Amino acid sequence: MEKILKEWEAELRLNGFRITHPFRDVMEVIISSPKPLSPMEIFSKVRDHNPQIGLVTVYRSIEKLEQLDLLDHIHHINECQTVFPSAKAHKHLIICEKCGRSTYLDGLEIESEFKNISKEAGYEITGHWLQLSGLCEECQ
Amino acid sequence: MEKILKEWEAELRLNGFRITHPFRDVMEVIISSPKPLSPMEIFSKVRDHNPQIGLVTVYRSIEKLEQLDLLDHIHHINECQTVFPSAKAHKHLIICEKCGRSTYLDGLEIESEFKNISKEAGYEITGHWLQLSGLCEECQ
DNA sequence: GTGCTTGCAAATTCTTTGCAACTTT
DNA sequence: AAAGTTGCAAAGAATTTGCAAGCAC
Repeated sequence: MEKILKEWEAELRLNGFRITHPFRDVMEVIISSPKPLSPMEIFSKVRDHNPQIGLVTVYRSIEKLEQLDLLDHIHHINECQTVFPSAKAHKHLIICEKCGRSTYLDGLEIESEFKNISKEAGYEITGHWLQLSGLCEECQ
Repeated sequence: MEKILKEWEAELRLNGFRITHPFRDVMEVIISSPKPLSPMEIFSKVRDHNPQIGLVTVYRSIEKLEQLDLLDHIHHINECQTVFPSAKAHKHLIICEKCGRSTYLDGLEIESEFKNISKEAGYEITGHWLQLSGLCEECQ
């Protein structure tokens, strides 16, 4: 978590953003969460040890991190505003449907199959979006 | 489109819902659209030939159709409130990233590969969610 | 010191709810 | 006639914007 935080801060500084205390608090909460969080969830976690934080700051922090592709928006049934540190390479997310714990998986190679099927439908594929759901070790 | 409309109406009646004019207008707009629509888009299309429709009716119509699984919620970058007639079987959607035209694809068999990869991460897979994006024939 | 960032308050936007009048069955 | 449905208006949520004060560089 310290490692990712350092990376994020470096990237932010490179792009002219400033690292303030409230902003760092938001980043720490996001990075140390095992599951995607909504703006309100982030707000409430940050407030636990920084009571004067404003919800607006959470929204604006998310906005900056998204601009630099450091965050992914995670879509789930009835929940499409949660964020999670982004996958660097081409990975896919698996979410525990009970507790929300999430991880990026590596090694799924499915592109070639997509291409064939899509051609039949007349589409030229440019990207895909795959998310798995299941039960994590603890919840099984 | 007439065929789907008839199916929907039958299913609705079976479940005690009533088919009113405004409700049918909403269904027709959804069914005849080549791309997923947001509540506001549906509202504005219906209003073109039925100026007294209320936006609330659109929301409530969507709610009923969703209850019967006749509609899918389609998630897209920056847009997760659009709806599209649902796939009957186990299909996956492809969305044109330029014009939004969407189609369900058949024949993607990828479950087995998911299972292996996920086991390595300690997850037991219960479902997945896959969406392709690309360019439709016209937009290529 | 300069200029980005914060938090408040207010404004917007999106969605839901209460209710009397109206339709469908 | 009974019961679900509509559209209005108002309430609630969620997100964005304006701005003076504060902080990072």
